[in-house]
Amino acid sequence: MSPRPYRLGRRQGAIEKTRKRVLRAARDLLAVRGGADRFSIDAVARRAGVARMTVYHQFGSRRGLLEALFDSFAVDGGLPNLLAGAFQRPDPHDTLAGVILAFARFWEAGRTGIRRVRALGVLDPELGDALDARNQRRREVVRAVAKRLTERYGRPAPDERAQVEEMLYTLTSFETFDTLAGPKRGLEEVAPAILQLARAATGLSPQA
Amino acid sequence: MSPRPYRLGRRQGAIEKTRKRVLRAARDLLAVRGGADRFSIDAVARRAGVARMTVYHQFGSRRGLLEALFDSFAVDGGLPNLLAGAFQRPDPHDTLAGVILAFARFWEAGRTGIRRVRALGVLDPELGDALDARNQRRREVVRAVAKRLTERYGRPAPDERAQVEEMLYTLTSFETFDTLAGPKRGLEEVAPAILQLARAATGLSPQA
DNA sequence: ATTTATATAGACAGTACGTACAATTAATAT
DNA sequence: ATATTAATTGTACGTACTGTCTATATAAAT
Repeated sequence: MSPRPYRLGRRQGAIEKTRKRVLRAARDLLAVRGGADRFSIDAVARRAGVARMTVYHQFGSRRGLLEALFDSFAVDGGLPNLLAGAFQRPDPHDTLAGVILAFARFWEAGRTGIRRVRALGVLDPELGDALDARNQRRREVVRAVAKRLTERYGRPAPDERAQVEEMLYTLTSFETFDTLAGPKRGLEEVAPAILQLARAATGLSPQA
Repeated sequence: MSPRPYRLGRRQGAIEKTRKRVLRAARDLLAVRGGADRFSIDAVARRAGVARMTVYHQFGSRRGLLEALFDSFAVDGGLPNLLAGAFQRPDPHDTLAGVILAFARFWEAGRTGIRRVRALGVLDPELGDALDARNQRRREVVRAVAKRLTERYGRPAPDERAQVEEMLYTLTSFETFDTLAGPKRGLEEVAPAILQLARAATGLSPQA
């Protein structure tokens, strides 16, 4: 009756491989124009060379697949390293610039896919909640930046830090990046623009 | 063989009435949480008390219905009047403030619905194109504002006007408003913030 | 050799879109 | 008054997708 213990061992590697193949297929499918329409479990599975049931087996549902896809953007973007580097800078303004650049890199790398997954999140509230939860990490990053900035340059307004945090949260969002970039501009133009907006909006500058 | 002439006459009123009932139902359906999922032609028709075929008859397709819905937001928002008022102000900065406020009112009035229709536009490229075409009006408005601003306060940089236009186009977008507003803030807080960002980003101020 | 878990294949119910065709109804033209 | 036109409706069909269920094959772990 009691199940015999079973560790996946070598099988783990094979599982990871199929998961990655599926995620890659999902990513490619979502990247082409009109791909979001054709984004069915069936299409993803076919493109990955895998049975439809395997996708359900690995990701549970369409939603689960999309969540995993979103996470894969984060992993591939190397976001944690970039952020860690930014927080090693002693000057809060350098940290701010580094954080903005890090997120900009992240957004740009997966731009089309992220835009579509987020659109799906707008339509499916449960997926939206799942994506929002992932945004909490960004919230915490931004909170830390706001803390550094206001400790160094802030005036004794009680809620200043919260306001700075809120503004930075907005400015580092995917939507801000995506909108600013539009159809033509890239990272090199957008990141400085966001930084400029952040400095202007927070009103905290070295010479203040 | 040649068809007898036929004017709709009194029937036009009845047609408008059904169209409005359908659009109203579509709007209501899209407004509730998770409504975008249940947004089927069938559901809209049922809620409007109309046959499914009538919706197809009047709007052609799901896409046509969504385009008409988006347009109905614009009509109900009274956007043209607000914009006309803004352009009557002699000072370009008052015009800028008025335009930003006008769009903010517009976005806020239909916020949830607009967000979802736009999300659908991200997924369906043809709907997206149709919505982008409607954004062209905003582009022209913003271009006129940029013209006034740079003529009055601009420096002799050749592409300054285009840059100002681009930035204002971004800042007056729905995405900017929606992101800045987040789950808590409303018009009264967001419009001034956008104005502040616009002034900071364009670098054009009365005392410059 | 046996057990376990992954991968696969096929079938099913439920839902939706878009189209086709016919029938009904009410206003318009003659 | 009669014929015509267009809106509205009802029904049915083909296609496609989701999610679930069941059974089987395969390969690794015990």
